[in-house]
Parts: sequence; C-alpha cells; structure tokens
Amino acid sequence: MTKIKEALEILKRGCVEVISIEELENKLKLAEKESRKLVVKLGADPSAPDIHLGHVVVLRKLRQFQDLGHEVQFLIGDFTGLIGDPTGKSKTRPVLTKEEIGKNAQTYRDQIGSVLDMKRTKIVFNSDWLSKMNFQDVLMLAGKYTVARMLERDDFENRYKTHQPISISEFLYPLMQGYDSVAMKADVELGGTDQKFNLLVGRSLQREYGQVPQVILTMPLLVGLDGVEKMSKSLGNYVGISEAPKDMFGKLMSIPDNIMWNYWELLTDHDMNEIKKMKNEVEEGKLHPMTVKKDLAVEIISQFHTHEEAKGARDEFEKVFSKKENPTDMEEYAVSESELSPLDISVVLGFAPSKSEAKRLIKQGGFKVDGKPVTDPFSSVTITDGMVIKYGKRKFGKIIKK
RNA sequence: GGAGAGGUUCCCGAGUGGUCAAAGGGGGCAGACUGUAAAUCUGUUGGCGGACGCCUUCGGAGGUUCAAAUCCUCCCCUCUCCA
Repeated sequence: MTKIKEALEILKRGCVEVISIEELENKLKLAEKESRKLVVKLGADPSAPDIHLGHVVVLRKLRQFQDLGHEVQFLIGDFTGLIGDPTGKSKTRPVLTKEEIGKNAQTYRDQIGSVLDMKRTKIVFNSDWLSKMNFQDVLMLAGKYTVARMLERDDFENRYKTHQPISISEFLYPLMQGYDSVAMKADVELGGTDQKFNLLVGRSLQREYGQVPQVILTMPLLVGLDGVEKMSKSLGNYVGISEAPKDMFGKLMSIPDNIMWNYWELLTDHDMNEIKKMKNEVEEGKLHPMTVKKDLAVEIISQFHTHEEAKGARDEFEKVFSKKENPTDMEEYAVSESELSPLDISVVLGFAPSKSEAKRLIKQGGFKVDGKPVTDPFSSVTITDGMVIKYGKRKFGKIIKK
C-alpha cells in the first residue's frame, strides 16, 4: 500500500461520510507533490470554551491529520457567535467583548492541547474577515444561495414544517460559515453529522469564489450521558475534558450500559475486534457490564489525566459507591454550634440550594450522619468533631468542631 | 395591511372566574434494589415559615371583581391564510 492509501485508511476510519474520497486523495497527492500542508478547518463556538467528549471525537480526527503532517486551523466563530448556530435553539446572543473572546480563546488553547499538537495548530477568528464586510458584500454573498436550497437543511425544513420561527439571520449563518472556508482557503473541513449542510455550503461558496472545494468529513455525534440526546453542554449530559478524574469517572459510569460500545469505538484506540468480543461476552453473561464500563472510564480518563489518577478515580468510585464508604478526601467545615438540626446543617454546609429542597431530601432519607439516616429535618443532632455528613448521593462533608 | 390561532411552572403540554402552586408526560432529585452515578420500581419536584399559613409565578403594563392563568383595555412576540 502506498503512503497515500495508508493515510486514507487512517482518515476514513470512524467517519460517517467523506465528500469525497477521490478529492481527498487528490489533495493528499498534491500536497505531497508540492510539499505543502493541507489546511484542515474546524469551527468552534466562542461562548462555550468547555470542551467535552463529544468534541473529542472530532478533535481526534484532526489529530490524525496533524500526525500526517498537515495543519489544523481552529476557527473561533467570534462573529458567527452573534447569531448562534440554528442547529441549537438559541437565537441572538449577547455580544462578547474582546477581552471575553480572548479569554475564551485561551481556554480553548489550554483544552484542545490535550488532544491536538499545538505546534501544528493555528487559532483564527472569523471576525477578522466577517466584521469587515459591508452590506454590499453581504448581499453578494446572500445572492449566491437560494431559499429553497436553504430549506433543504434538515433543521430548517423541520422548523418550517412545524411552524417554528426561523429568522433571516439564521439563514445567513451557513453562508457565514461557508465564507469562512473561502477566507481560510480550507482544504478540508471537519464537523459532526449535524454540520453536513453547513460544510456543503462551504464547498459551494468556495467554488463560487474560484477555489477548489474543501473536502468534508463528518463524524458521528456522541450520545450524551442520558443515552438519548447528543452530548452537549446545554443539555448537561456531558463530560468536560478538564473535569476532575473522579467526576469523569462517575459520569462515565452513569451512561446506560448499551451505549458504552459506542464510547469504546469513538473515544479509545482500542481494536474494534476486541471491542466486539467484549460486547459478545457481556451479552453472553461471561463479562460483567460494570467491569467493562470501569475499564472504559479508566481508558478515557487516562487521555486527559495520568493513568494513576484514572485508576485512583476508579478506586475511589468503588469505595464510595460499591462499598458505600466515605471518600478519602472530604471537604471540611468548621462549626461552632454544639447542636444543629439536619436542616440547619444542610444549609450551613451549603449543600442545600433551598430549605424546601433540603427538607424534602431529608424526609426521603437522603441525609446521613456517620452513615445513619436522620429523617426529621428538625430533630436535634449533636455536633461532634470529625462527624461525616452525607447529603444526597454525592455530597459529603466532614465537620470540624470549633 | 386584512383575517384567524397562540404565548402556562426547567422542557413539552392541559387548564377559560374561586376546589390552581396549576392535570399529564419528559427531565431533575431522593429512596429501594443491583458488586454501576446502568436498568427497574417507588416517592418527590416554586420559595419562606417546624404544622394551620404567607409570598412570588401562567408574554408585558394597566383595569373589573370579595376573588383572575382564566374577564376587559392597550402593548410586545410567534405561527397560518389572504394581499
């Protein structure tokens, strides 16, 4: 197999779609011949610098391009961020200040560095070119696409059919994103399958502006912790890559058993045959799903923390949730009173968002003093030094008597 | 511009004068169970007061009434059809 073929094999893996393979092959050949790097584009939202495992699926693919010698241009959509991608429900968003954008960009830099090779990564902002366009430029751009073609987009079509509002500015969004590719002279653009339409607009526009259209690669959307919706920050069903190992571990253990195969496939380098083998063994009852899930969690966490930390998270999880023991490290709280009610303790330790909620939780048996439930919110608890309070499933606190 | 429909609690969605803090579902939380923060089942789900109670909430602002999510006025927003 030639080098190019090998590269193609690597790049194809895991993709839902590549448009088109032939074009990608040509680009790779040309790049080699002219000994230049392909510009590989990935766009990101400026307001949510909180990279989660869903993004990692795509970032890993970018990394493969880098390992093959190409350059990643990580686009921060500080200008498009004013509208918000219609894929979501959000409409216009508050304008971010330059400082905020700069800060978010730095956060991105810090976070994507755990997956990407930052020496081969360039960060760009689309306000650099979009904010300079005047109304005439916008008209020219808008003239290159039709309403009917816009409505082909799944999301628009659905909303249109179900009588949901679509603002004109939302129609502009794909055009802006497409124009980014023109401005960046992108050779390749990656995205989740939900981005396919936008990516294709990029191709059309590049053609209109006399460029060779970018090749697009779409990646599967990672299912979130609920096992149903795609992983996203706004749905709260995500694992952030800068989270603490123990939080990552807990969250990963909360995914439904049946979607963990998906995680194995998209988030680890594990051999596909081995993954299938594990799946069969679980189905045959030879392997406990929990064990497999724990291994998965360790393997994922090790990519963002040390292997030791990942294993530590596992031990801690087993200790707290399987053996129902107290965590090794607990937040300590100094208390001077000698008697307090469970309700007061919940409030004093800051565990309860509201007193009504605390009362409910206590009555339901979710409040424990040294492992023993106290269900009367108003009973009197004698405060002793080193006393351990458990509030709900995950909140622990150790009391230090003053 | 004209005609019609609609805006309800985290989300979807019922409710058209008091019995409404508001059905039902989703989600969340808690408990039980399980060698999982899986699955399943049960409970719970505005806030403040230990209970009887009070306060804030049904697009916004006023008004009618002993009493309004429900009636009236004006305004804002969305959708449909016509132009």
